[in-house]
Amino acid sequence: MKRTPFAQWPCSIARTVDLLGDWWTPLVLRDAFYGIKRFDEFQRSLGIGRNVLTDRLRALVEAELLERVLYQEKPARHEYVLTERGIDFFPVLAAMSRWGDRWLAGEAGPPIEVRHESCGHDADVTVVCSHCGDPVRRQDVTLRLGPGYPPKLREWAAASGRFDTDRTTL
Amino acid sequence: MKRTPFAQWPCSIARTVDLLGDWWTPLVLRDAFYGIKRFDEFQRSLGIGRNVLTDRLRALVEAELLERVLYQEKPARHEYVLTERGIDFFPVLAAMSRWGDRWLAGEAGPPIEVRHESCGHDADVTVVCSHCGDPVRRQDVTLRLGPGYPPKLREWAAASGRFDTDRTTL
DNA sequence: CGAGTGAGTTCGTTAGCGCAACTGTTATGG
DNA sequence: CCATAACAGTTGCGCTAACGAACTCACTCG
Repeated sequence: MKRTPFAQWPCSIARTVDLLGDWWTPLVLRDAFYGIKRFDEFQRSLGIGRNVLTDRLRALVEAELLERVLYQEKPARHEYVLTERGIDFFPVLAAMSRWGDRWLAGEAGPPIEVRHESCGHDADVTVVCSHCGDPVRRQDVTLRLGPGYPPKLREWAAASGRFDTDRTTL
Repeated sequence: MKRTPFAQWPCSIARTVDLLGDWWTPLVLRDAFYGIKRFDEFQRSLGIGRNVLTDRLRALVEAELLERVLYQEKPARHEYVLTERGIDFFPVLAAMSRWGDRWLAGEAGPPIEVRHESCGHDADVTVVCSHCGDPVRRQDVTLRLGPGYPPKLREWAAASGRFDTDRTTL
C-alpha cells in the first residue's frame, strides 16, 4: 500500500496518527484497557488476523505503549502490559468513545457506559483546558507555531495565515 | 486489503475508528480545523494523492462531518465546511495532539501551541469528567454494558468479566 | 498418546495507496 | 483568438501491505 510516513511532520496529530492511525491499533489498545494481556485473548476478542495482531503488538511495543513481559518460562510466554505512555493514551480513547456515543449510537444509546468511581457518576467525558476548566472547542483557541516547529518551515507556515506569529522568536 | 468493518460493533471506539481510522482522514479533519476548505488547498497542504483526497472528502461528507457547499457557479466550485458533528470532533484531535506533544515531541518541544483565548493561557488540554472536574484515567473508571449493547451478546460479554453487570436489566 | 492451548509464521489474494497524466470549465492576457 | 493558469476532480498503473486461512512449534494435561 505504500503509506506516506507522517512521523517527522511538524504536527503532533500527524505523529500520533502515524503511530496509531490504522484500523486495528486503537482497538488493540482498547482491549489492553479492558485488561487484556495475552495474544490469544486479543485475537479472540477482536477477530483480528494473527499475523496482523503480531505486527500491531510489535509496533506498540516498539512505540513503547506496551511492554512485552515474560510471565512463564517453558514454554516462554509473554504478556503485553500498558506502559505509562500507553496508559496516558486512555483519554484519547475516552474522547473518541464519547464522540461515538453522541453521534453514532443512535436510538439504542451507548453500547458501553463509563462510570467514574472518583465521583460516583457516569463519566461525562469532556475535554477542557485545565487552567480554567472550560471546554476546549475550536472557536475558543488560536494556534501558534511552537518551539518544535522546524525553523526552515516557519516562513512558509506563517505565510499560510493559519497560525499566529506573535511570538518574538523561537 | 479487505478491511474488517467495525461500524456495527457494540463499541463507540470501534465505530469511530471505522469512520476515521485511516491515516489521512484525521489529517484532512485537522486541516479543516485550520480553516482549509478547498480541494486544492487540502491537496497542497497534505501532499495527499488527489484520488485519495477525493475519496476521503467524499467519505467525510457521507459521514456528515463535512458539508459540500457551492461557493460559486460558473464554473461550479464547492468547498468543504465542518458540520456540527465535525466541529464536535475537535476535542478528540486536541487530546491526540496533547498526547503527541507529551510523548513524541522530544527535546524540541511541541510544534504547534494551542492558546485558549477564553482564559488567556496556553491550553492545557485535559480529559475530565464534567461532574467532578477530575481527570478521567483508566484507573478511575469502571465499564458497564449500556442500553445500546446488543442483547444477544450480553451474556457472552458478562462472562468475559471485563464489564460490570450491576445494572438490573437493560 | 491424542487433544488442547498459547503464540506465533507462512502463504496467496486483493484492495488501498502513491504517482502521474488527463479532463473539463472558466477567467485572464497578449 | 489562442495560450495559460486556476480549480476540482477522474483515470490508469504498479506496488505492497493488510487480510484470512492454514500451518508450525513447544509444551501440558488427561
